[in-house]
Amino acid sequence: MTNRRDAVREILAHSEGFRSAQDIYAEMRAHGAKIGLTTVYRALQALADAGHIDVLRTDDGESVYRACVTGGHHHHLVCRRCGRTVEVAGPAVERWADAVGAEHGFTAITHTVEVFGTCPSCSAVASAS
Amino acid sequence: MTNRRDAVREILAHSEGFRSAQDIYAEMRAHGAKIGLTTVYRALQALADAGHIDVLRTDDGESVYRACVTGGHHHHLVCRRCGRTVEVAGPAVERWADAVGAEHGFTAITHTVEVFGTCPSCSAVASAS
DNA sequence: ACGGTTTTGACAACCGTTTTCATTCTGGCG
DNA sequence: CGCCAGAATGAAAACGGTTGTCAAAACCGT
Repeated sequence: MTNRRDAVREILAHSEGFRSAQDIYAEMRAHGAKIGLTTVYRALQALADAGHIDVLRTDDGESVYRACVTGGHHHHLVCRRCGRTVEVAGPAVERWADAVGAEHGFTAITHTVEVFGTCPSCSAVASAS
Repeated sequence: MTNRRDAVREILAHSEGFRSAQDIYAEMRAHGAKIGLTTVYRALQALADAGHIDVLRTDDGESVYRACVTGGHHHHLVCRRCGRTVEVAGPAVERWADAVGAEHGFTAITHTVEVFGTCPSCSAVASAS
């Protein structure tokens, strides 16, 4: 079993940035794979539950997924133009978040951090045009 | 035009944490206001465009809105149980985000940071039960 | 090969959001 | 005051992504 699941993981593995479910579905179809949208969603959920991939929501409400190289906790630096993603560690942020939470008496602190920017090649293109 | 817009802003003003559009709509209706869901959405969008309120997406895809006291850039510390929200400034994070972006050659850096935790009163309740 | 279980995928249901469009309000002008 | 143009409103329909349904297909140990 899990052929489909591995197929989905494959796609994510060789992708640079975040991919949407429908995006992945489209690619698999284009590749000739016989798979249903439902199964893609299920595979994605399973992978996310297993902690093998990251999930987050776009500003327009779409879920996007990414296979993370790093095992542990980390954040992303995402190019807002081409979607290229760099994984970054942020000890300073972790500490800050905990400190800020503690300062207000909050416990069990977690946090989400996403950094957006325009990557070198994209800013080159932008300034050239 | 004492817009419904102002009415919506009112609701947000006296709310502690983030409210969803439908939530606000329900409250206005309960309050006896004759207003349509459409108008609530439009008011919310207008306020967001004008920069008077914050918008962000829940993990389950709902948009939530909040009237921000502070004018400038800031982040939120949100109680994951009761939704109480504290606005926090994080110079350290701003600097970190910019630095991390610059380090990878990214320009026009922006970032989103949300800190979640259990607030003092809620953790009291939790441990009491 | 054979039942029982799991996985699959076409399709419909869902849900929050957005658009459409006819109606209502508003404010200026003759 | 009456009228019209433009903006605002809201009910209902459309939309898009996601999730549920359920029958058919694949898989498994026997």
